[in-house]
Parts: sequence; C-alpha cells; structure tokens
Amino acid sequence: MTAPRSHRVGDTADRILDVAQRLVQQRGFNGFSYADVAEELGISTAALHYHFAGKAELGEALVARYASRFAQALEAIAAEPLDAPAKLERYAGLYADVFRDQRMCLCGMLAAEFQTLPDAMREGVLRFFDHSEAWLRAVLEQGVREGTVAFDGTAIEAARTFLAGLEGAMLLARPSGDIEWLEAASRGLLTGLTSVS
Amino acid sequence: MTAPRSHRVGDTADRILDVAQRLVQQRGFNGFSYADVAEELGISTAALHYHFAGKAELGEALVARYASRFAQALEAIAAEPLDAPAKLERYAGLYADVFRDQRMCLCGMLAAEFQTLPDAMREGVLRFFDHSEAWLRAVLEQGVREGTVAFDGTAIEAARTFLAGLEGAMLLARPSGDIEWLEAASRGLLTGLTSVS
DNA sequence: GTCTATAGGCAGATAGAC
DNA sequence: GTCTATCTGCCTATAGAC
Repeated sequence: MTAPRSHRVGDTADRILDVAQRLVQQRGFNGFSYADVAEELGISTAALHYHFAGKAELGEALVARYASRFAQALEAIAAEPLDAPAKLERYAGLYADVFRDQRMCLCGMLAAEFQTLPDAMREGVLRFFDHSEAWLRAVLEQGVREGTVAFDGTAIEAARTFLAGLEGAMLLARPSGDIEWLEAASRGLLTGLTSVS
Repeated sequence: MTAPRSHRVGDTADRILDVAQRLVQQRGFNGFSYADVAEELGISTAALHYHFAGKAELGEALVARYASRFAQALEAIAAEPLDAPAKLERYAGLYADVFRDQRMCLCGMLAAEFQTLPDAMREGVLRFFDHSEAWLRAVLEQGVREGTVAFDGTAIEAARTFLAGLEGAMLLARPSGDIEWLEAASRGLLTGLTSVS
C-alpha cells in the first residue's frame, strides 16, 4: 500500500530526517545547524524550511519517527517465542546496532540536552522512555513467571536500572568507540538479573 | 596554606567557573554562552575573556577542577574503614548529591557532546572516566577478597557496568527530577554485584 | 580587572522569483 | 519544491580606554 516511487528511495523530507537524525545522535540537537543538513544534501536551508517550519518542528519529527521505529522493533521481539533473558539480549542488541554506527541513542542524547529542548520534543522524549520502561517491565515479569529472572524491588525499578545501564554504557563507550565496552556492560546488567536463579 | 581573602569567598575566576559549571551540567557545553555567565555575575563578556582566553580554555579549566574535586572525594572514601558494598554506596551517594542540585555529572554531559569538544576537553573527560574506573575496580577487587562482592567477567568490566549504570540513571532520571528513580537504580546495580553471595 | 564598542561570523528564519 | 537574497539576532572574540 506504499506509494510507488520509481525515481528515488525516500522523498526529500525523509532524507532530511535521515541526515538530521545522524547529526543529532553524533553531535546533539544544539550541535548541528540547518546549514549542516542542507550542505550534506546539496540543497539550500530555505528548502529545509519548506519541509519543516523550524528546527523545533524538525526535532519533533525526529523523535516521533525514532520512537515509532523503535516501538516496531520491540513489537517484533515481543512476538517471538523467547524466554525473558533472550528478549533482554535482543533488546541490548538494538543498542549495539546503534553504537556500531558510531551513534548515541537519539533520545539518550536528547535526555542530556533536555532542559534546552522545545516542549513538544521533551514530551516525545518522555514518551519514548515510558514506552521502553513498560516493555522491559513486561519482559521482566515474564521472566519472574518463568523463573529465569530475579531482582529486588519492583519490576519497573529493575526495568529502569537495565535501561539506564544500557544508555549509560552507550554514553561512556562512545568516546573510546569500543563495542566490547558496551557488550560487556550488557552482559553485566543481564547477569545482575539472572544470576540469582 | 591557602591565601587569605577577607573581602570575598572565591575570586572572580572561581565564580566564573562556578556559574559555567552549573550551566554546562544543566544545559551542556553547546547550550550556554559567555553572555549567560557574564549576565549572571553582573560583569561583561570581555571580563570573562580576561580570565579565560576562550570558551575552550574555560571548558578545560572546568573539567580539570571537576576531576580534581572528584578525585579528592574518592580518596576520602577509600581512606575510610568500610567494606566494598559500603564504599560503592558512598560512591553512588556522590551522584545523588549532584542530582539533588538538578544537575548532570559534568563529564557525563560532556561525554554526550564528545564529538563537538575541543581536544583538550576530550582528553580531560577520558582521564576522568579512566580514574573513576580504576577506583571502582580497586574497590571491587577489595570486595572479592572480602567475599562481599561477586561478578562475572573482569573487575574492570564490572566497574564500567556500575559506572555506566549510575551515569545512565542520572541521564534518564533528570527529565522527571525524581531522586527515587536514581536511588532505585543505585540499589539495583549494587544488588547485581552482591546478591550472588 | 573591568568597561564600552565593535568586529566578523554563523544561527534560524523569511520574501519572493522561478 | 527549490532557489537567491536578505534580515535580525546571537555568538565568540578583540581593541583600547579607564
């Protein structure tokens, strides 16, 4: 049901989002400009303003698209017949994929700049993390039922600890660029949730 | 041996660093300007340039002072007759103190913006995390000897997991401003290192 | 040490032609 | 949809007086 586009993969708005997303993930929302995006695409900044009224609207669209794609990936994992530890590993794998592209999680980056963001972007970032927490909590509760996962405190607290651990590992591993750094942290977080069995 | 200063606590350079540090911790290095600092202190931006040649030099000084103070705090904890879990709790308490001021760890914030930082700042940030890792590794090794701590993999990996978990928890808890969020994550990380006993 | 004044550049954004 | 041209404002930084 997607409209056919014989002449190019992705229209201009999509390509703007692609470039802007990479720049935000690598440099932050306050670390890139319309001129950066325009130059890379070989168009003018005025053309960008045609597709996105301002930087705030572009930012909103970035968060919305990122959250939507991430939610899709989580649904796909949830649908597979895996035990909880395997699902958590898959979840951590999503982060490793982003890291291999030498990027930070878009919303992790925006969390750092939270105080400087337009309201609509803030709300999108909060929704992203709420959704991730809810998904992880459900998986952890599955693990408790299966007997494959154990933790002190509530499932939502354990979900947040796991999520925070992954975001923090991306943050700290990126300067060194060492994927093994991130994967070791993923294993450590998982071990903390499973070694009690 | 500190020079006496009857007329004021902290000279101008110190007060510039105080304001700039808070702004970086709350808004990021790319999210504040010389004008912000000058206005808050009631001086001109030209006066700032007298004390710090440019924003890069100010940034360097910020990282150096922060790392020095943090190292002092770690030495104080190391000197106390505590078991490893208690030292880790104290370490986590340092992060809670920063968070209560509604700030991010300075170097955690700078890690997000790493790709946009001047070289000298990058090196300072890397040294900060290397030092933290080394300190945590030593505490974890103490814990293994005591039998109070256990983990899979190497001590340096466990140290990184713990550090990343705290930085990530600060990052994600700050939008909501909920200190309990951070403290729950601290407990969760500690439990992951001690529940195996 | 701090000021006023200002340079020079880049930011986000708009008008209007094509 | 994309362009050129331009606006306004903010940024870092400097010159030179006091």
